[in-house]
Amino acid sequence: MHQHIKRIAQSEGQEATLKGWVANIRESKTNLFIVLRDGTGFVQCVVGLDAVGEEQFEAAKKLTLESSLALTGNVVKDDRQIGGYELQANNVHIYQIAKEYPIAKKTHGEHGVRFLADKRHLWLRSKRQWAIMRVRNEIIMGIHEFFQSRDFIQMDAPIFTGNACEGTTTLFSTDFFGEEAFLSQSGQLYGEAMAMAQGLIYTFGPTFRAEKSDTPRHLAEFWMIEPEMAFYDNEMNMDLIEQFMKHVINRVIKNCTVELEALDRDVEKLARVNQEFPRVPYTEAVKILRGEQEVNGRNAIAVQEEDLANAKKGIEEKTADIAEREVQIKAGMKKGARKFSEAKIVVLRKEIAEMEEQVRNIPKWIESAKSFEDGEDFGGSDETVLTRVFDAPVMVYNWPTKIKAFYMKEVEGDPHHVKGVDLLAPEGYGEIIGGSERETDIDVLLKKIKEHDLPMQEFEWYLDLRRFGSVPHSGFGLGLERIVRWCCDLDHLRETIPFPRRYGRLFP
RNA sequence: GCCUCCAUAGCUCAGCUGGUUAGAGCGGCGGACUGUUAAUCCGUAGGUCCAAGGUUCAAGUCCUUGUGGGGGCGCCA
Repeated sequence: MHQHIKRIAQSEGQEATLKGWVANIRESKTNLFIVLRDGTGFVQCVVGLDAVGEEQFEAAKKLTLESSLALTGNVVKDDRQIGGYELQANNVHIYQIAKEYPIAKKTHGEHGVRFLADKRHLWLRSKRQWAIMRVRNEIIMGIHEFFQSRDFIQMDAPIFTGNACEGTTTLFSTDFFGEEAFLSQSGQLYGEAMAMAQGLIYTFGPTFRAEKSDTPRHLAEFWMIEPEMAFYDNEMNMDLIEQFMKHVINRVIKNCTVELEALDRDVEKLARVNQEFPRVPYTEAVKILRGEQEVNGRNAIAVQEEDLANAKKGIEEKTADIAEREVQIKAGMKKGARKFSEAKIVVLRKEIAEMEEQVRNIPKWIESAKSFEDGEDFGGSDETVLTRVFDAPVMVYNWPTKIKAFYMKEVEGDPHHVKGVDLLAPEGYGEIIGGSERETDIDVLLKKIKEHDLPMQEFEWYLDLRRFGSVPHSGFGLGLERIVRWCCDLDHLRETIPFPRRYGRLFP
């Protein structure tokens, strides 16, 4: 039985066999240094000429990046190494010498995005992607742990649905034994039925949206978790959302230290989930967004103007830095210093490009925020502008009736607002949860279904839930990938799922 | 659908106001080096500068169109 790198400490001072792939390799006359990865972690292995003999040493010199092999040797503690251990090999078994590996060790830039997406099956091996997938797994475990420990039952909602309740433009159509069927875009209505049977339930399954949305926040296929709770009002719903987020994020912070470090994630910012989540009514959020109301002395518009000024200043400073370095390089430098300076210039140029994007975009965001009209839905940039004045995730509740779904319960005495709630993540990540207290009055539901121009007969079964023991109930839906993106501090959802399916991307 | 930035070696990128044989790092190959951590050093191969047209004595560089991509919106329980 071979040892997993993650558990290598158990073999300290003993002989162990590791099996994996070459993540990096360096060579000197009498030693080969192989950074081995096996999926559970990374460790440096030393293959010495004297230890393995000339034949194996010569064979090992042929190893290329991503070649597969088994190494046997002594596990030695060495604080200089990643993970604190090193394997000193006395036997090398090579499974395969890999062909020239297409993905560079260096990070890829803007033009590499397409290249890496095409090579997703290999890209998954890189340390960054490895870390993201492990955080994703931890989040999934945290979600199940949270609900299961609170007596929730996991239910599987159907993927094929016969009714096009939300209009066919956003649904993928497929053939179901000769009948037109659609791929599910939500399991909520089925979840409500199950909640009337089991009390507390949650769904965890794939969801499909046929929107042609080419943004960092949208996928055509993603995983959604939808709890539904009988006898919960929207206050209890918000309490649950807050406890839930705290539980999941704290579990990631606790169990994914290596992964978060590999991602260069600022864990302190993530740990702000332990603060109380501000709860802001929609009408107040509108005032904050427009800059008419401050939060803790922070003005949303002013924050954006500061960002803009900082970006402009940063571009000037970095441009001057580059110019100075170029003069020095031309004047002549030692080789090591020159290489360092050249590498630094590449980084500076990339940072300038990002800041130039900001300078182009922020004025548009400010304009959108200032001219926001009460009653509209927040756009992507509005969410960013709004959340920047808060440290913790924010819950915005009591939304305009006309922009929300038919099943949300009206606020008592205020038919223009419904008891919906959106959780907006900090650091500009925007909406990750949408939920509500559900309408219980069958007459109100009938009226709303007509107003939304939905096919009444398709909702007959759903209306039965209000005919037979209707109770107050609430629930919410969260996009798994959006939480992964936030936890890992990623620019785009395309990195949050092993094989993303989105507008313009079906392969590999 | 709209706005904006971009396309140079297998990969990441330089290439200034147009000017002679288009450069670097990584990766590949060959060699050097007693322990490296993006190792280092020496050598070497590797290019239809996205495509088509235009301006010019001269185009990787300027203009037009197209194609592809990045970013921001829109669409989006």
